[in-house]
Amino acid sequence: MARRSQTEVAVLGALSVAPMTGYAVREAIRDVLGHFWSESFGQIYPTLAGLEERGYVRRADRAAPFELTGEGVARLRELLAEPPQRVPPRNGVMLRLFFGRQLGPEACRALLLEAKADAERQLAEFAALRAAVAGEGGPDTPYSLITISAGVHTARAALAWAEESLAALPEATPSELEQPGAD
Amino acid sequence: MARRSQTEVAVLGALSVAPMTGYAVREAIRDVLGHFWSESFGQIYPTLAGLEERGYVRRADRAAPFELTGEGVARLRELLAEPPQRVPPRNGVMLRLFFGRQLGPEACRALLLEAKADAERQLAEFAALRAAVAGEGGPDTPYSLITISAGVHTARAALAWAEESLAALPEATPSELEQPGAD
DNA sequence: AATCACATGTAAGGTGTTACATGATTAA
DNA sequence: TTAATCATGTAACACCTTACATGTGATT
Repeated sequence: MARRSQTEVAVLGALSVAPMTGYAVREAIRDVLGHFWSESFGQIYPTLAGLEERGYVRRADRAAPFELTGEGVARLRELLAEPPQRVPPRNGVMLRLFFGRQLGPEACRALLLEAKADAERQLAEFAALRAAVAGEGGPDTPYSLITISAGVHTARAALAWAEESLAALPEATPSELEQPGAD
Repeated sequence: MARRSQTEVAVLGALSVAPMTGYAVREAIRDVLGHFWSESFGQIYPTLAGLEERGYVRRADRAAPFELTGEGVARLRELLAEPPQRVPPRNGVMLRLFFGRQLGPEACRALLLEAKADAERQLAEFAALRAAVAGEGGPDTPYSLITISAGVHTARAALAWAEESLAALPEATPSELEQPGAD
């Protein structure tokens, strides 16, 4: 039966900032929530239709932007108040490193270098994002900054981990280097 | 068409450590890989069946433990060498904090306290795990330690972030505190 | 004898991803 | 007028989760 979908939360949340088209909801989720949330775009219109049917969303006529109703705001608050669903972890990089003996030290090294580059890229993105958001200064700003800060902390941790692990890797490899594909 | 499943990697990887029953594979994934990987247990037996059919896995008779064939080892290495699939992020806590203005400062505070407690719990678990793994000293140990280290770094980052954000939260709340449910 | 853990599965049904289909509007 | 972007969807299908079904072996 699978976990309950949280697509509604993301869609209602996006519309709580401002009325917008489905297309704009999709872009907001990609560009604004993108660092910690993602949606299948194929789900957005069906979700909007369902929300409209239940009276949480209505369409204003011109250019048909979707708009939250009063019930929609209440519904959003209700959903936000539910305990967050923990998504089961599924980290492909860790899965590979864990079986690093099978994968080989060189490939592990490459994975760690890529993780490091990823973390650095993210840090730069978050710095730019933080500057942009802090400049706005709206009522949602403090909350945006909290999520950006989480990204910064996580990326810094990933960077430190990757560097530390790269330094630790060679110690384990001298014996294996001789027999890369050997059984 | 959805991303390619990596269930095979986890199952083949588990069997690469030692032949074992499907039941044991399931426990290994839960208890050993659990910090960074998870599987639907309903997938494990069908996956094993598929692997057996393609000759990557065979059954030894007694107590029917599943065992990797030579092709199975090769297949595992092949899969490990593929670029890791990034799972789209879906962080329910961040989603709630981002819309914290709708959720209210008190609930945000509760989320952060819970995140902090989670991080502390994880740090304790990782410390115990690290001690246990380091004691073994097998050929897979250095790779296990790398993944555990990632967990430690991440948990420490989460802890620091939660504490920092808890301290930052009150500054944003004095005006909202007067009108908790008001529209 | 009953209970619990081990062991191997199956079934139902929601969820999510990707790719495609279709039209309106704007820009070069 | 061709192309690109905006805009609203639909369809196919793989994936995943949960719950159930069934039997064995050991322990109390």
